[in-house]
Order: sequence, then C-alpha cells, then structure tokens
Amino acid sequence: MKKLTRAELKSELMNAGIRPSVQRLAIYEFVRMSKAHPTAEVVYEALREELGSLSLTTVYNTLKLYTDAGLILTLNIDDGFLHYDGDTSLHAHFRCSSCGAIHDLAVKGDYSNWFEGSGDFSVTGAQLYLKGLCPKCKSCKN
Amino acid sequence: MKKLTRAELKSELMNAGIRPSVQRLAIYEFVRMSKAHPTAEVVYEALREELGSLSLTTVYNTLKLYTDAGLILTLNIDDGFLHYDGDTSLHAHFRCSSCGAIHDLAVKGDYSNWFEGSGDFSVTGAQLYLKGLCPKCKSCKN
DNA sequence: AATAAAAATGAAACGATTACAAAAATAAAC
DNA sequence: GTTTATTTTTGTAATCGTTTCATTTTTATT
Repeated sequence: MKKLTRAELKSELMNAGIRPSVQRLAIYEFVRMSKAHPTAEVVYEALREELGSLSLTTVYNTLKLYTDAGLILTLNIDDGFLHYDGDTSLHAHFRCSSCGAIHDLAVKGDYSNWFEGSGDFSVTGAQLYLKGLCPKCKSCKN
Repeated sequence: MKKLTRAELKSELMNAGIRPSVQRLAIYEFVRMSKAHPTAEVVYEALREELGSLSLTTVYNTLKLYTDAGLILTLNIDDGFLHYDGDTSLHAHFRCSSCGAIHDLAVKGDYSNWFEGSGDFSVTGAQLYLKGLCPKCKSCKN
C-alpha cells in the first residue's frame, strides 16, 4: 500500500461525491493512514487538538458516511466498540483477547470457494476474524 | 448433527459443571436445537410462556455462562444484536442485508492455512461471516 | 452583500446489555 | 424435618457506545 498525499485523499473523497471539509479530510486521512483500526473515540482524541475544535458526533457521522460510500470498513469485533479500517481490500483480522490489539492477516487466494454453497448468495462483503493470543501476549503467559 | 434428548442436553450441562435448573435447561435446549441464531429477546419470548415466568436477565446471564463454558457461540453480526449459536463446530455465516436471516455455511478444509502468518498467533476461535443478499431476496430485487 | 444549502456542533435520547440487591429455590447440616 | 447456607432467579436501575435532533456555523450561489 503506497503512501497517499493529502491531495490524493481529497480526490478520493470528491470522486465519491463527498465534499472535503477540513474535518472530513482530517478524519479520512487519519483512518486511511492508520493501521491500528481505531475507534471513533480514538479518532476524536487524535484530531481534536490538531483541528482546534471537533465534535464526537461529527466523527461518528463522517465515519458512517465513509462506510456507506465504501471508502472504509466498519469492523464488529467483540470488544464493545466499532472499529474503523481504511483498508477496504480483502483481508482478515486477528484480535488479541489479552491486549486487545487488532492485527491484519493477509488471505491466501480467493475466499469465494472456501464456503460450501456460497455461490447461491450474492456476496457483497465479508468479515473474517480470528481471536486468541498475539505473539507478545502468548510469551508473557508462559 | 443428530437430535439430542433432554437427558443428553442435561448431561452436557453437568459435564460442564453447570447445574441444570429448569430455566437453564430450557434455554440450552432452545439455543442448541435452533438453526435460526436467535437473539436473547427471541429466546426470552419463545420460552416465557412455556416456563410461566422468566426474566430477560436470566436469559442474558445464562447465555453468557454457556458462552464462557464453550457450549455455545456468541455471534457479532452487524445488526445491533448479539446472536447465539448452539453449533460450536467451525462454520461460517451469511447474513442477508435485506431480510436479516442468518444462514450457515460449511467451510471446506482447514481454515488455519487460509491466512498468512496466522501460525504466529495462538488461535482460540474464529468468526467468519459474509454479507449480501440471500437467494430469496436476490430474486425479489430483480 | 444577501440568500440558500451543506456541514458541524452539543445536548439529549436511545436501546441493547449489564450490575445490583432482594426474593425464591435448592442443597447441606444438624 | 426444621434450620442454615448456597445457588439461582428476578425486576429495577444503571451503563455507555452510538444516534437523533435542533441550532449554529461554515461554505457555495446569486
């Protein structure tokens, strides 16, 4: 994944028919560049200083807007928070039940033939996640 | 999956160290026998008549107890409700974004080699779900 | 500038789930 | 078989991440 400039990010928003306000661009840049799968609260805390003022409602509204436009993914992981992922390409996630960190896992090949009878359905998206202990937490438990 | 008698279900609870009260056994039987991935509310509505009295809190507590014991699965699907699955064997789910129904999908082979580098993690569970339109809703949209 | 449309804001509402304390049921002790 | 201790159920109240809503602010248009 190549690094994108602000101008390129702005273009992506405009191509999706979304007007790139200061807040919107900052939120998009943060989520798009982050690999940490942040929550709305994390986005809010990270940008409120930089922007001077920011509302948590704006963060939620904007992240929903991007999700509906297919620009980002909303992840449902079992920790009671919605997480946002700026990488919409197919990949799986691993959530460590000890430290809570979410890691990306590349998938091998095409997932469309992993499941019996999935051809009967019109699949528009997938959410694949594994849970357990990450390498770091695994070694601490021993 | 063979059909289980009440006595067998009772044994499963006791083997897990859980005392099979009337409410607990009814809840276990319902979730274990259902293929509809019910919510707590659905379990509650289905059993309150049969049991005469039942508290929604009991349903939640009991479903959590079973999940922690590994007897059932708690599913996080994007509809704002927790769903419960009495089938703990590895399988994927498909949620229809039109009618909301959740279907089971059998998986082909072993998922442990679908993901790059998953061997670095200590995997204790997986949640795989696809979304889109089910066959019935797909045809209605045309 | 004046007007109209879109976006951001903060407070209030929402609602599925959980926490809590009291009541009921079950088991254990005597 | 009554008393005591433990477990389970129950209803209400609290929680808290997320949404809704009305208002204000910003941006675009004339």
